This record gives sequence, structure tokens and C-alpha cells, in this order.
Amino acid sequence: MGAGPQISLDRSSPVPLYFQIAEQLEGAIVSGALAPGDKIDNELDLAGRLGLSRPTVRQAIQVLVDKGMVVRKRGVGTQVVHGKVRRSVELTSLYDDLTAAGQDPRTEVLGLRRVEADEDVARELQLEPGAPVWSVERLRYIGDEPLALMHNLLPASLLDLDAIDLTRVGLYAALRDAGIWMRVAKQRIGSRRADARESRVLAERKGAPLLTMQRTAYDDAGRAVEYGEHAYRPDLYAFEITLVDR
Amino acid sequence: MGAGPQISLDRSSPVPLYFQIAEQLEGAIVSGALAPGDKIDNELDLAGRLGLSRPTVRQAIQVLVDKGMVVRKRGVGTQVVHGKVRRSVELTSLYDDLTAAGQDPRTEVLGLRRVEADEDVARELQLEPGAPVWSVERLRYIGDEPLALMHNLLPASLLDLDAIDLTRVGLYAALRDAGIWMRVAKQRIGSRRADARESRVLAERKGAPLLTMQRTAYDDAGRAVEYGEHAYRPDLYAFEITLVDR
DNA sequence: TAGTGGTCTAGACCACAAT
DNA sequence: TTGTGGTCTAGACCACTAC
Repeated sequence: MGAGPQISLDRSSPVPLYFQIAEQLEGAIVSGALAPGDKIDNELDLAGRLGLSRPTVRQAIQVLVDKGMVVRKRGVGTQVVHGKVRRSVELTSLYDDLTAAGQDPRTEVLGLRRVEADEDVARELQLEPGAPVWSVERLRYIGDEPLALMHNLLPASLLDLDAIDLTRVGLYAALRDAGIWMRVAKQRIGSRRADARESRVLAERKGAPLLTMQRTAYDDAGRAVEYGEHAYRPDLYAFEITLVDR
Repeated sequence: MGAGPQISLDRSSPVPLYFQIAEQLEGAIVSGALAPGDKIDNELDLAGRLGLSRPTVRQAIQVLVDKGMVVRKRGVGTQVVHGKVRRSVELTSLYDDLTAAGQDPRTEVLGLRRVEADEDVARELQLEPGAPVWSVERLRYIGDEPLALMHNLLPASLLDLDAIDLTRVGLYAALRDAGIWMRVAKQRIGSRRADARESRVLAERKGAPLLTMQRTAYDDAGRAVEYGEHAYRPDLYAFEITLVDR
């Protein structure tokens, strides 16, 4: 005991100490230096070895627990979970997801209009019915294959989408540029048949199954800032999710 | 300032103080006593008012942040998120989900066999190919409608499924009874056409879209303990997920 | 009994937002 | 400048597990 992976700390870095530890432990797990089933040094040893207080070390390990990479058991210790690390759905856009996966997504803007919110949209976005919203419809390609048809609605008061080239940046990037930071998203994932138009733009047969996602996203002030209805080609996309019991 | 909902603490209770606070704040949000956009008392005030240290209060609020019910912003405060509270997918079985939603799920066991793990299953469950596993296929009804066709595989060394009446308890309940506690699950959600048999047992038309989920679950020792392939009728079921950027 | 994580205290200093 | 959450310290006692 007491060996474990080498961890180096930079106290002059703006990166919090607990995060530096978490990053390096995660690296050791991903690289295989810490194998599934291995125990991580207990919190007191690790704190002593790094010259930190126990709560700081504990906070670091909690990051890994939240990611589902390790499990803690009182009286036993902290063990690396079996099974390959599967990237979970995070609070990122599809564009970010694909870019991170080394893909090269391309986006075609099918429509960008300023419309009045109907009752459903107004409810989702916490607006008055009739309030101005941006309605943007985009088709995302992966290589030459159409992957997803995306319809998003955003309060027009938040930003000026008209001036933004959505073929070049993702929607979330445009929001970030406008100073809007997503913090919470509520999604509903389901499935249904493609209608005539969907099957045409997605190059699927009529009536083919689609994977659908409806999402409402909220910013760091708790405001609803985006409502989206997306349809994915299920042969090209699936949602991966890691659930943790804490 | 300094008003906020009344919170009562029971120091003799085995329920941790931070959890008692979180429960009561959550209750105030769900009941509407704390409305969307409202600010929660700041951490120091709340700590002072309750006679607790700040880290304890902070831990309580973190529970709500993790649930996506409030957002914190440095220099500003903690605010209740807009939008109705949507129950998120948690680490529970479909049976538990439905029971909690006030439904009355019924289960038909279509098959329960002890088989040898093929390569795919062995890899998912971290076993040697050929190791004995339970293979159980069940059909879940909601009312009179078939809702989901579920195929699960579990290491036979873990428990004796043969002796368990799976029509009466969920699979996860059977595992809990055997002293096995799920801690982490990795899911992949997609969609495809129903094949002939699936459309028959699910009372769907042939080729109808199905919502599919593959899951590997791990216990509190990090062991893979269950692999499942489930198919849901998309007109009766969808996955709801809350994502939080922490 | 020894070892582990779970909870809790009573502070400290800092970074960022609003005014 | 003031107020907020973000980070960190240096301990304490408890509950549970394994032996």
C-alpha cells in the first residue's frame, strides 16, 4: 500500500488542487496504470503523501465517483470500476460531441426565422405566447451522410442569431460567445417513424425509425434559453449515458 | 434576505444533517414555496441560521445542484432553475421506475436458462468465454399493453435466479436481496426496427420503430453484474435525463 | 481490532459579480 | 466596495467492513 500512481501538484497553477489530482488519477485509469479492480490509496495516505488536507483529496476522488470510474465502499476502500470508460452524454452540443470524437461535422442551415412563440414553445422557454423567438432548422452531416435534423427555438431577446454563421460554429458556441452559459439541460429521448420530409432530408426510407431528442436548456441564472427537437439516424448515432448512485 | 423556508433539523436522526436540509429545500421547490428564479439564502446566512458549519450547508446545496434544481453563480448566489422538475433517469430498474410513478407493472417471464457466455457477453461481464450465466427474457406490461421486451444476462456465480419468482419482484430487487448493490450503470440508447418476433410479442406492426437500451451495471466492488438488451415501445416509453454542468 | 470512507466543525483566503 | 460562491486547512468522531 501507499504506492499508487505518482501525482504532481502545481500550487501556482490556477487549476484547483483537487482537480489536478482527479485529472492525474483519471489518466492513470484510462492508461491502465490503475487497472479495473485496483484500489486507490486511501484518503488519509493520499493526503499525507501529497501534503494536502483530507477534504481536498476527498473532493478529488468525488470527481471520479461522479464520472462512474471508481466506487467507494466504507470500511473497504475505493476501487476502479471494471469495464472500459465510455464517454457519457455531457452538457455539450452534438457539434462539440462530434468534434471531440475526431469527426468533422458539417452543418447546413435549412432555415433561420424570427417567429412568434406558440403556446408550447412559450411554456418551455418561460415566455409569453407571441414573444419573438429564433427558429432555426439545421441538418448535420458526418462525412457525406446526413446524421441529424435539428430544430431549435431560442428567445430572440437573448442574442442576434441572424448575424451568426451557424454553418461554421455550433449553436452552443454561438451562445457562449453571447455570454450565455448552459448549466442544466432536461432531455427526453424517444423514437418514432420518419415522416416524408424527414426521410427525404435524412436520406432514409419512408417510415424508417428515428431516434428523437427533445431538450430544454437553462443557463447559469436558471433561465430557459433553448428548446430543441432533434431527430437522429439511428444507424449513425446513439446516446451513451453513465448513471451513478451516490 | 434571511427569510427563506423554515428548515428543521433533528440531530438525533441517523439521516445526515446535509441530507435533511437538501430534502426540505427540495420540498420547498417542488411545492412552489421557492419559485423558479428565487434565490436561496446564501451559504453563510443559512449556516448561521441553522447553527451549522458552512461546509455542511454547502454539501446540502450541492445535492440540489446535482439534481439540476438550482444553479450556483459566484458573486451572485444560488437560484432555483426555471422549468418543471422532471424526474431523471436514475439507477433503478424499469420495475422500480414504474412502481414509483404509480403504475402497476406486470411481468411475464418468457425464458430463464443457464447458458454459457459467448464472447460478447463474456467481455461485457468481465468473464471467461463459456462461463455460466443466467439468461432471462421478460416481457413487461403496463396495464394490458406490452411495454418492453427485456433480455438480461448475469454471472451465474452471483446468485441463484432459478429460485426467484421474477414475476413478483424486479431483477434489481432480486439482486439486492442477494446482497448485490448496483452503483454504476453504462447505457446506450438507440432505435431500430422491430423484427418479426419483437413486433409479435410487443403487439406492434412489423418493422415498427423500437426504442432500445443496452446496459452494463456494476456493483459496489466495481464488478460487472448485469448486461441487458431492452426494447421499448416508443409510444409508451421514453427516457428522461437531466444533465448538469458542474 | 484495525482500517476505511461518511459526516461535521470553525475557521481561512481567493475569484468573480454587482454596485 | 461589498457580497457571493470556490477552494482549502487541520483536525474530530462515527459507522461499517474485514479479520
